[in-house]
Amino acid sequence: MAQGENFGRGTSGSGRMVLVEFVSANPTGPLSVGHGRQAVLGDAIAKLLSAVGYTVSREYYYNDAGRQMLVLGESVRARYLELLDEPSEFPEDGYQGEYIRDIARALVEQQGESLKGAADHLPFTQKAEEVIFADIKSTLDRLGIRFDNYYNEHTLYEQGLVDDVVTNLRQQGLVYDHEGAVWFKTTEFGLEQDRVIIKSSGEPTYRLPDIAYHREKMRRGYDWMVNVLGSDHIATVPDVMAGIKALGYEPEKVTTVIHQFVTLIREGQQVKMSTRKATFVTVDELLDMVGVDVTRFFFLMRKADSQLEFDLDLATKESQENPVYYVQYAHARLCSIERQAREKGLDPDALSGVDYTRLELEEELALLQAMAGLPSFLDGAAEALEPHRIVFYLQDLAAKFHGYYNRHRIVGEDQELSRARLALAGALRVVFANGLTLIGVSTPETM
RNA sequence: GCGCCCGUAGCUCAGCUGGAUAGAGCACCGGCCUUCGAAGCCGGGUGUCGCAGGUUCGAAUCCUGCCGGGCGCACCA
Repeated sequence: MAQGENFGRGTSGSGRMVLVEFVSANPTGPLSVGHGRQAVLGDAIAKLLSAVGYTVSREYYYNDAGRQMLVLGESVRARYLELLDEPSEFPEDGYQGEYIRDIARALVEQQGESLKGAADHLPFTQKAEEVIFADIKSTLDRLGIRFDNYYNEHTLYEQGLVDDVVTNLRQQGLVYDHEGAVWFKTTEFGLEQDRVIIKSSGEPTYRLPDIAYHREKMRRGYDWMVNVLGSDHIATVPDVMAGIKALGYEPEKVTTVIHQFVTLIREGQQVKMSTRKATFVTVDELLDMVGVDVTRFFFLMRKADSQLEFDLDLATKESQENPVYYVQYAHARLCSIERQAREKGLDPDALSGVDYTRLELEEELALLQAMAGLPSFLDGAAEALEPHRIVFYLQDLAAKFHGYYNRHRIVGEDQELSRARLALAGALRVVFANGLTLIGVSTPETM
């Protein structure tokens, strides 16, 4: 207990440098529920690694050029022209969300009709990126997530690092030209087929800058790199790892955490999510409905490998029943006990002379044992990159405590016993506070 | 067709680097507020751990095959 907020913090990381890359959504639209899961998962992993002694950096990698952004810009342009009653052609695979209209409206207000004859999509794309990135960052902010670095793919091109990768690979004979495109011999690394890294149009595919980016991570000297990705990006991993290996670095230093999709249930129906369609639910909407604590807790209640079913009706309507309150209530209850003790003249923080041998009940020993196991428990969770274990640990500890509380008085007639139990309660309060903080959930003193 | 993930109680899921009678929440039924917070506690489960083989003293856990669901298999990211 004397360790206070430091209790439970392991040392297995021993100061090693680890980079956690997550979210990495390109600014084409607001964060959807799927991104939300990744954001919360990545952030919890970062917090967990930090808690066991790693020096952690969080990074958001994005690309604000390329085809996606072109389509985005053209989508805005079409809406802009619509607002001006000009003839327009909405891209076939354009972004249909209402936010595109909002951006177009803003452009009309700020620029009037001056962009009517714009030569290209750039002014539209730029405005869209500005607005959308601000939105994404505000959503992340609401979730309590901060990044240490936003890495723009542009940087790689500006510094010639992309070309350099091609040159390097070509010198090693790992690259060849075929049908106007440049191919990387991924089959040399045991993969099924070779992959195009530069299209016949001269543009690189995502693989090339991705490889260059990972080489930069390697060069920056991290001991460990964790990438959090959605299951739809799973196919990119082997190619990038092959690239890293080809360039002389150790792919073993990279661990990829793949999380499965979030299935949304609304009014008993499954909601299919698509960034381009207007049907997806945003993280902002989720936060409006259930709040940060419930959102974070819910996203961490399942291991990354499992698909996560998020029943919006249940989450909104029955939020009182949500397990997050069960754990928070344990914390609030412990705070309340300490308040009561102070009113009766007992100082919960005065630990000297406490006779711990008075804690002899089976339940008390079980609580002590559970708390004592926290450091090694966290080491295990960190090593496995599985923050959901913390959620289960807290629920379990809360159940133990609530049961104990209902059967036995903490502050009672016997002063010695009361002091010993208060010390136990204080330790529990600290463990709940630290655990909840670790998953980014608040620690209310009253509810 | 190939690769990865999942398949455990009515529902949503833990447990899976092998170990004793397989757990939680929700839902359902019945109890508990004159003493530290009832957002709580106590009691109530006949589960083919998807199926079939295999390894082992021992398998929900490891291996193989099959079935069912998800995600991939681009000169999109």
